[in-house]
Amino acid sequence: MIERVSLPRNDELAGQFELLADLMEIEGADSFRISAYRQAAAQIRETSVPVARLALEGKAKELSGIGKTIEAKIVEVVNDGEIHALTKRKEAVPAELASFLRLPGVGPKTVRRMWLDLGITTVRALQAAAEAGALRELDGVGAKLEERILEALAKPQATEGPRRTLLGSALPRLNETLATLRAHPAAIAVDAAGSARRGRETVRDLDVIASATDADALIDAFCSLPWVVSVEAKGHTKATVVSQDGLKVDLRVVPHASYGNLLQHFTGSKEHNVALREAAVRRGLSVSEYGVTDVESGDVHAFATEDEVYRFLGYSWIAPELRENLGELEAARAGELPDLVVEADLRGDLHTHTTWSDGKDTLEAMVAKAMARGYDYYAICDHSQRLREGGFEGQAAAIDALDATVPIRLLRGVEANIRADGSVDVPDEILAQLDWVVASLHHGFDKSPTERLLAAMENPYVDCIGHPTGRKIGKRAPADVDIERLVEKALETGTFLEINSQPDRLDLSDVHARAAREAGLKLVIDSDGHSIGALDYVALGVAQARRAWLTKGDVVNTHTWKQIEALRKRRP
DNA sequence: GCCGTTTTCGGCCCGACTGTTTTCAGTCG
Repeated sequence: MIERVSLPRNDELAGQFELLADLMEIEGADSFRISAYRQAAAQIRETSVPVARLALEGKAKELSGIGKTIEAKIVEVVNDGEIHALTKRKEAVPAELASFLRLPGVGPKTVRRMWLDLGITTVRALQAAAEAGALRELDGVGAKLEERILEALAKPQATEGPRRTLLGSALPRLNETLATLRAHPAAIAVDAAGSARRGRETVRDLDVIASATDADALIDAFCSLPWVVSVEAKGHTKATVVSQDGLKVDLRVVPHASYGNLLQHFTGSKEHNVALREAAVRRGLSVSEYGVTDVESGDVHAFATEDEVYRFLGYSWIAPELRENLGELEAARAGELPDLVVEADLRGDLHTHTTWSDGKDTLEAMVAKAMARGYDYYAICDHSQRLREGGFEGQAAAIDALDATVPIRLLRGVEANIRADGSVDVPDEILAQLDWVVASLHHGFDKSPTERLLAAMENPYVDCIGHPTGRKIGKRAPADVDIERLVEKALETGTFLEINSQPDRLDLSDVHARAAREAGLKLVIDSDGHSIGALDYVALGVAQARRAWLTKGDVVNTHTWKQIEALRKRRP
């Protein structure tokens, strides 16, 4: 056996189980085993500590969806690099077939026929067959699906899975759609659902639900919204459309009496709903988007609000951000759900920029916006190396002058770089004169990021670590930071960690933030705003904090500035 | 494969829409 120097990361483990599930599904294996592997993969992705290490300690079994067999398979990855069953399966089923599943309208049964009836095993061969009109010869495939496949293959990365859009990019379209549909005469109620309502950092599509006096009229109006470029599906209760930028939007309409059931169903997540329904089935109840049916008597209980749905099933209402089947159902049954932080709890922003460095708006404009948001305090943290003429002294004078004229407390801050040796690039004499110090990694993400962050936290003036993993969603993977050690050191030194609210950062992530909270660490929710509009991004950070089960008390900047001064590390 | 507020064995969520069909399988969420 080969000893691996480093443990496989959770996304690598999850990817292997997902590929194994895909190949088994194409092979036609037992569907419950397949979903067990998918369930395990999802659990591994949602776990903040290395599951490989848990498996070595025999503790991975404690995670829901992971039993003795899957734990043993994880150990196989540690020892040999790959799940043995996956290695074997790849010999039987060409692995490239799994990518066919990403094509629209193509599922395991169709892939199996492409493979066995036509001998297609590569994307290239699939494209050639489609172009030659050979696919339509298959059972269950017609000219229309063949055309759809060709169209999809013409796009780059067609077989690399659905493109996910940043929540921050998708929200404007969602809000615009809600406003238009709410104004329609046939509309009774219109709401967002799906992953956007749950506040996930990225969304694959947008979900809108409604009740209406005339469902067809509302669906017609939805399908003819100005930004709609194609209608993928349209019936009497639902429709799917695609926007210019390729974003799919679903609308679903039900009678108002079951509006609560629909909102609950369509908000998901799938995992949450499956667990909810399985628990209901054990008590003789069948849950669907139309109501809760008592199987024995046949009585259907429809509810106009979500709150009634959850209460009828024996739970307290569960905030959408928590609905991932990660313990929220058990907590709701026991009445032990946390009272989650809300945006209005924030009293200030502790990481912002101005035109003194790379910001787009002036100090005065940013502060005016901060006051409009109702903040009590506001920290200006321009980049240390990029301060324009006048440097720290010049900016300090400008901040102090403005501070004297406004009711809000202005804080002199900095976002310092963490160097290769873990030191920060601003001398202590200057840091000592500042009210608030953020330290961040900006380059060399692959050069001992954990050690550098730990060293920076030892600096007595560093109050908070900015965007701890340095990830850019969809562009740059998170640096290989050991979050457990980071949290441990943060608690030991009195340093805070940030939830950076930039739409493509959201760093710490929900999973990491939850682990930090469970360890007892308080987090700062910052905008890292470089323009006045960007100060509103904290809504995204708050959504991640809620997904991480954070209460008001868990968030540093829900406290007064005086309280924060008492909470943070002692200065020399 | 996993899992347990009647179960350690025998279950494992529910419904809509499309395309290719003459009553439904496959896909999707």
